Amino acid sequence: MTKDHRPKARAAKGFRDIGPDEIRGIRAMLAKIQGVYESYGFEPVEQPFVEYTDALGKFLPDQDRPNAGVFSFQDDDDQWLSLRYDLTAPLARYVAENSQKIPTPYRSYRQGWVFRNEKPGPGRFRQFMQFDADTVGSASPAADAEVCMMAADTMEALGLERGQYVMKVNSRKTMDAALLAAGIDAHADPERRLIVLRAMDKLDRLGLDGVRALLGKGRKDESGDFTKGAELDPKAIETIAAFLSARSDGDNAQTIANLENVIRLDTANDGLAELRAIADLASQSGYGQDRILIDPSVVRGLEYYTGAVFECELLMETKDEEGRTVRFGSVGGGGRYDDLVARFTGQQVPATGFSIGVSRLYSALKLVGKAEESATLAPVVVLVMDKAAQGDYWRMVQELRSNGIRAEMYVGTAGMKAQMKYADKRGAPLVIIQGGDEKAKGEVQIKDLRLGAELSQGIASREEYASQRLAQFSVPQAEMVAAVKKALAQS
RNA sequence: GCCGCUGUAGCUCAGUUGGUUAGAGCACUAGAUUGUGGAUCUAGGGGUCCCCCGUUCGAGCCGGGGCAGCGGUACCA
Repeated sequence: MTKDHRPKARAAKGFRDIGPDEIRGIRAMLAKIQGVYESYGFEPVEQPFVEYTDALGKFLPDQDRPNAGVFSFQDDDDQWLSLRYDLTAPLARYVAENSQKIPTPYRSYRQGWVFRNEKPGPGRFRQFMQFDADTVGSASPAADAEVCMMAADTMEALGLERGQYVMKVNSRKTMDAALLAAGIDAHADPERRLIVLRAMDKLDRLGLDGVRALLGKGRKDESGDFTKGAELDPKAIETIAAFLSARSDGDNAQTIANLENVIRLDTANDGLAELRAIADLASQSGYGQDRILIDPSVVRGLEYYTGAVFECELLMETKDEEGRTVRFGSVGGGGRYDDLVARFTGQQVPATGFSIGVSRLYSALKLVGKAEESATLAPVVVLVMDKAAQGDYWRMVQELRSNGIRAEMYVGTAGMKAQMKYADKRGAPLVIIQGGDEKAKGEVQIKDLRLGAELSQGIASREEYASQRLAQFSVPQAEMVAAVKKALAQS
């Protein structure tokens, strides 16, 4: 291949490779989450990455932009297929397709990669992993409460402490009631509803005044970009602001009373009653407001939620690139989606669920030192000094392995010096050396690379460096395993 | 989509008012060592200066257009 045509070696934009430390850490984390979900009686299910496009939602690709948001493509039969963008829509399809076999309420969990065809940002990728748990077939607030309690338990199983996380709960129904109190009919004016919900969603980032601007005329951000507002009148804006400010941190019942005061409509009681039921179930089960908190500012992604919505927020503080103190923020969310299954069957099947953003949660655990990283020690490397004697080296690694020691024989073709470099780069704690001399004496040399690196710090001259064989010693071959174990235990 | 910043070696970057053969550090390879990584020294390999057009005797540098990357913002089922 000529130089001109060499492809550039790079991962596709928004995609990334994951190395051994993170893989091991994430595996350990996933196992703990799974342990909690299993203990609650949830059942695993695994689904394909690809679904028929129409099964995923209203995203039939249009001719101009067939890939807006989702990755879509056509197969040999001209069927439109898409990569799943979350785990909820495929679950709804699964339940609709298997409704005869599945017991209801059906409680399931699954973990997997999802794909979004949108611009990646810092910490945001086009492929990422979610870990979901859902209860399908129960309209009871008990199902919502259970999901919230399970999420709270999961955070603690992962090592987070009380006060480092909180499960926030709100309801789409109370939000719509607040909109009605502000003079917006959610059904009659869905577009304005979306604008208002989007504005409410930005409370965290912009503060109450920023949200007020977005509810009114609009807002210009630092980059000079102008976001058009919802054009509400001042009274309506204050109604929404009062709704957002209704949270009482110490007392969910007080929050709900405040909301009732803002909404002041008899018809709003559905949402409030559900919130009250969730709050009561949580507190009766021993989950205080420090774990499950009614918070009217939770909005969540907009489309399919129909009732309760949840967000799991981490409260630990961290520094961003500019040194400002920020809270870690959301690591998961969910809510009630009573209409998703009905898209397939025509029959309403109430459902609720919660989704964890795996990578984000993992970063958070790393931040507070609760991630299990590098728990696996690199292997002991047996050098190949004499290619004719490979059988000897092979038996040595087998002996080490059968004694529970991670070990490998060098399988390249390079000389000893390069093999040492390999072992070093590999992070090997020890190398085993047996050349002709040692073999004649029935011995092996064991070299401790980490100790050697430490000792070499003080060496300044070439003579001193070359004259020493730092941190290595000989033992009879029969004692190799015992000596290796001892050396590994020391470091 | 919109706004801003940046494109020079594998990586991080320097490069004067436009002037010969484009540099450094790190990384890599080899030697100093019969069989030794990590300290030190020496040598070496590695370049479409993002692309195209223009200005000029002459462009990494100036002008125009494009592309890519990063950051912010919007959207995010």
